Amino acid sequence: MKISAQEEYGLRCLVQLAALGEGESLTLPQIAGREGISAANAGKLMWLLNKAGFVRAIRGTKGGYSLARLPGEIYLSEVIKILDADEINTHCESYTGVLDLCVHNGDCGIRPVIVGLHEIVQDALSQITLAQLVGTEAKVDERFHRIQGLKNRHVSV
Amino acid sequence: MKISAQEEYGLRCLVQLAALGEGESLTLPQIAGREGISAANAGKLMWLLNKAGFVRAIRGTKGGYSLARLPGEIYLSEVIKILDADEINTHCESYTGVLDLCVHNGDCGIRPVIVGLHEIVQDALSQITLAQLVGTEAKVDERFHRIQGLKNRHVSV
DNA sequence: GCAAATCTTTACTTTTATGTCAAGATTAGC
DNA sequence: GCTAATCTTGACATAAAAGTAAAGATTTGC
Repeated sequence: MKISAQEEYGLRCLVQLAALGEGESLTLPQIAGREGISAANAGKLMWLLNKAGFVRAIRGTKGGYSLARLPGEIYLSEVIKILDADEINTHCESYTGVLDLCVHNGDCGIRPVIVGLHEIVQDALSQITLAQLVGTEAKVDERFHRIQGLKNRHVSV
Repeated sequence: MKISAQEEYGLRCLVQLAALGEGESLTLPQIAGREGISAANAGKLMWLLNKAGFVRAIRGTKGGYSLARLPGEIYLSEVIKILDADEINTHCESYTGVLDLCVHNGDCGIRPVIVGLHEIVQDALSQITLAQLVGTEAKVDERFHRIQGLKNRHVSV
């Protein structure tokens, strides 16, 4: 289970925009420079994020990208859903082996686990916004654990 | 965030072995047939799983594969760690863009989320054994939700 | 000890994901 | 309106993952 390059870099670019002040924006070369990727690659990612409505692009001199919504209102669950092309919904069609249809189609023993894991991850991501990813690693780490800590406190059945 | 082909098919092959009775085994063509993949592909996967100690292989006529441990004692967390080549430990080295080292090396705002997600997933997988994946989808689904349900019951902070 | 069945291993091919490029379109400022 | 800066788009190139093939090694049973 891994995070794709598109998810990784796409999210990082968004965090750069989330760190900007009101009215500021970044050009492709600026974003690329701050993330250590090529401007062409940043362009492709921003195109996707623009299409999905996360960012607002302005062309021409003085142009650039900025977030289309407040960083505190953009949840990672939404972002990842776009950047990983909603993978969970094509999972079973992707792993059909040499056949046209998965042999387990209709009654699959591992599907509940795949789907369940995805739900767990989406649930965790739905509690984090871009705004919470701005700052030092230590700070973000603390925020993340506080949020996750809430879920498993006082477990007794 | 997606599951690789190696994880998907590797796990499925293990579940086939977990469903066997005491002393039974399956050959590569049998495993391949039951999972709808080629025997060559099954061979590669079983080789990996054998190397990792999950299965026991016997060569020659009457040979085949069987689990090296009891299905109820093989946790998905261990299996996935092998099948995804322990991805989390190479994450930061994998996404360095056009540079030799990630620009965020040492202080990364999204790393806590990547690592945290991985922990959440591993935690969920560490509560499921191969034995629990044997059976109908409905049955497995029920087991999975019972296990996960336990974690979020009585949350109050 | 020979033959058939089976796993093992390495090299190769194919497919998919990633990343690059170049031409086009839009805007600001002169 | 012209120029420079910028985003947009589709085609292309590269790299990584997935899958295949073939030759080798081991075991059983006759």
